[in-house]
Amino acid sequence: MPTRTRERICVSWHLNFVAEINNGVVERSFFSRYEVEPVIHSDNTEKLMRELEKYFKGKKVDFRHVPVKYPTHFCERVLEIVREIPFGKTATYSEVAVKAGTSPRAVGVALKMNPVPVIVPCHRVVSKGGIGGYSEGVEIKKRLLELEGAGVY
DNA sequence: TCAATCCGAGCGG
DNA sequence: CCGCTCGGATTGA
Repeated sequence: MPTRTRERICVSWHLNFVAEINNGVVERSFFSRYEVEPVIHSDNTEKLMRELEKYFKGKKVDFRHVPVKYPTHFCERVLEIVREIPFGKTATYSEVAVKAGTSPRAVGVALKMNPVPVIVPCHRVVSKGGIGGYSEGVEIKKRLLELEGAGVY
């Protein structure tokens, strides 16, 4: 494998899900109306793409083994907790806050900075009185929860 | 220092 | 039951 690899994955769903991988670390993911051609150089990336295809078909998939980039140390603390929320389950911002030893508001800040939605399942964090926000748009959040069979009030 | 955040509790209608 | 306010932790400018 070259010392520096830039890879890319694209999985079609309601929108296309695109993930960018640098040196084996998923650094960014997002939803896009446009389809892009995957660029795959490693077995791990190939495997991740197959897992994402499974996921978007509604199958239970665990992404905890996937190396991802965290923006700050605080975000890492929060997002590591979020990664432990199982497929199909949800947690509230305040529950995550207690585990991270911080406030619900700060959890929202950390989640907004999550560079890798879906792989770090920040859509599973909902507000106490409703669904809460989502950087990719609340509609996407609803669809993801629906896909996982999570009951959203 | 300060505004901006994917919140939540408390209070007054 | 609604809307408003405020405490609160964190980030980036």
